[in-house]
Amino acid sequence: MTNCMFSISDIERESGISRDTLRVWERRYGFPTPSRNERGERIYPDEQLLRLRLIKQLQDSGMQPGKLVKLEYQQLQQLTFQPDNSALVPADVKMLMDILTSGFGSGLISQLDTLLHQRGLRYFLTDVVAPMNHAVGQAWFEGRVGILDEHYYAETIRTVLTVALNGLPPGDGNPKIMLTTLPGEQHGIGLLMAACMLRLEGAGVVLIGVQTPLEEIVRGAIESGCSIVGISCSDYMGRRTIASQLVKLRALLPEGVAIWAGGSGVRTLTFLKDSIRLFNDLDQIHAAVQAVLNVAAGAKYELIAGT
Amino acid sequence: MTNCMFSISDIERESGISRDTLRVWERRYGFPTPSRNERGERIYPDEQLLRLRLIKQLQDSGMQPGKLVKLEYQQLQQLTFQPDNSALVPADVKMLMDILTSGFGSGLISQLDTLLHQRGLRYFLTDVVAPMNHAVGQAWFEGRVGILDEHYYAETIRTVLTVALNGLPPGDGNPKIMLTTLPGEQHGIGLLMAACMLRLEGAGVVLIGVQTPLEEIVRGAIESGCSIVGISCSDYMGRRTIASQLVKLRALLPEGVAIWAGGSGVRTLTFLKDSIRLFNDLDQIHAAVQAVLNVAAGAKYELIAGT
DNA sequence: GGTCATATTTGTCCTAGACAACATATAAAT
DNA sequence: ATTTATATGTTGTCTAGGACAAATATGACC
Repeated sequence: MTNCMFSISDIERESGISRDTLRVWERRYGFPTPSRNERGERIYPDEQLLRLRLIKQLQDSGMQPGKLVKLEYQQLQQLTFQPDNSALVPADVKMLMDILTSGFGSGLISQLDTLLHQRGLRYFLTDVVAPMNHAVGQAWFEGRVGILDEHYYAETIRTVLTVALNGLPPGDGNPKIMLTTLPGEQHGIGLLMAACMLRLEGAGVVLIGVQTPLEEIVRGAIESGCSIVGISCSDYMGRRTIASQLVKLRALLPEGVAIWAGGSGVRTLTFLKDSIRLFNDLDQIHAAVQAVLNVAAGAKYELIAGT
Repeated sequence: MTNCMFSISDIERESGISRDTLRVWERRYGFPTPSRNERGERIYPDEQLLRLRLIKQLQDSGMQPGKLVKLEYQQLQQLTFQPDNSALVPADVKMLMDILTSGFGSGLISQLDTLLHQRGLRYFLTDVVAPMNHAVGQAWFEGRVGILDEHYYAETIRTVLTVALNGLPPGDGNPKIMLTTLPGEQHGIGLLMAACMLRLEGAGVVLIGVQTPLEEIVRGAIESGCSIVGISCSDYMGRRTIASQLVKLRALLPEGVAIWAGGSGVRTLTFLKDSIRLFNDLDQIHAAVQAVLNVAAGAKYELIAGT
């Protein structure tokens, strides 16, 4: 029953590896090894899909595909086991993971709500959501939860954060920041987390959804008078794509508008540090906003003093 | 400034037309007509991107690409003007469109909130959100609003509906329905609308995000004990893809689990009527849920009577 | 008007080659 | 010994033009 075969389009969609790459891997490394249907088209068994997904993940964390494809499935799985930091995982995250793996609808949302009220939004974000995101990603990676569980978790978090964000008192709205993701990037949770943090700092947030074309980002930033554009990057997209798109965006955007980029996708980006502000951490948002406000205040002070 | 050139990947991502199709159109119909960079690769001016987006839309509403590509941009735009039903557009929708086109952050969310409380969720969905979705899509289509405005609208609606859904009292949870979209489908608003309608009927809703692989939908439906799987299809994906995926899903899913499919993407689907319940309208949800409950009650009655 | 057979249209898949961008190894020079 | 230049891999994306089945349109006939 589980032995369905997938076409190359299916594999592209499900693994995130392009057709061209799939064909060139087959040609060069001898993997994957799809059989052919009566029409001579590639058909892949599901076990190869699993292996490809694993390879994609490992590759995104910096390994060379040419070496990965030579390894067996089990060897690949071993690679995924990071230096074990389970000691560092908060008890709450463990509990949430237990709920998640035990099936749907069993009170995940109410547990999250409880934690939110116990800790307050600020520490809920940094101490619960952020580590939990990581734990869920890791668990999927190791095959302990399915894509479905990940989606269910994401949807639940989205609900909780949306409700929380909506209940927050608006600050004075400075600085004004537009939040979105690059074309191709589908993960919106990081955006919501950033929106919450920024609203907590009193900043003005214009939350746009995911996948905004670059020209539209530019137009929006100008029309809405935002002085900062915030971009959230997961590591779902390759570093390559992220970097080239950020560079393009920087070129299109007026100099007066800053770019702030965060998320796991910008972790290893170093070379565009001077033109773009990179965030490895939600906590850095506080300092960054304060810095902007101070500069603005300083400028105003100078203006007054100079008059 | 706006005269940037796009690579074939950019065009694929931004227009939703695959590389292969772009190349084959060029070969067959002589459009698009990209120039080449020093490396011999296609580069497209932005005006061709706009035309391609338009063609994609018209094509999805049933026209032949081979005829569309021969037309000029202005002729294409004329085609988009549907039989004018602006008389049917409620005043509220007109007002919301005005707000949307007048820039960001100017009270769209508060207006929506007001309307929600005036009408109640039920009629807010059918009389405001549904027509507004259509109006926004149409306006984008005709070039009156940008993608950014559409995203901003979508994000705002998502917020309003999420908050509303979360505030709804849980019913008895029958029938239990899992909601998601097919792989490739990114629009989640229809899902939220359906979730609201179903919760209003007292049904149990397991809201999964977008783009769930078929095997995972099956696993989830079984594990969570859902008797119905609800799929929301926008017309962003081609009819082709939608139909083939739905057929695949029907084959994978146990017979006891029904498939309900709704959204503008299933409007013209007819041939799978007997195996899948198709919805053209939010209002049909009420009747469908009642029918399921009656059958269940009838079965129970028969069981009792038979004993 | 409806039903069937034939013709056209259309998207996706194929092969196999090329090349730039990046990473890494090796040699030369300070 | 450390930096700098050069060579060698490695990798993803792009190219061309051909093939074919599934979807759709056209026309003949009842």
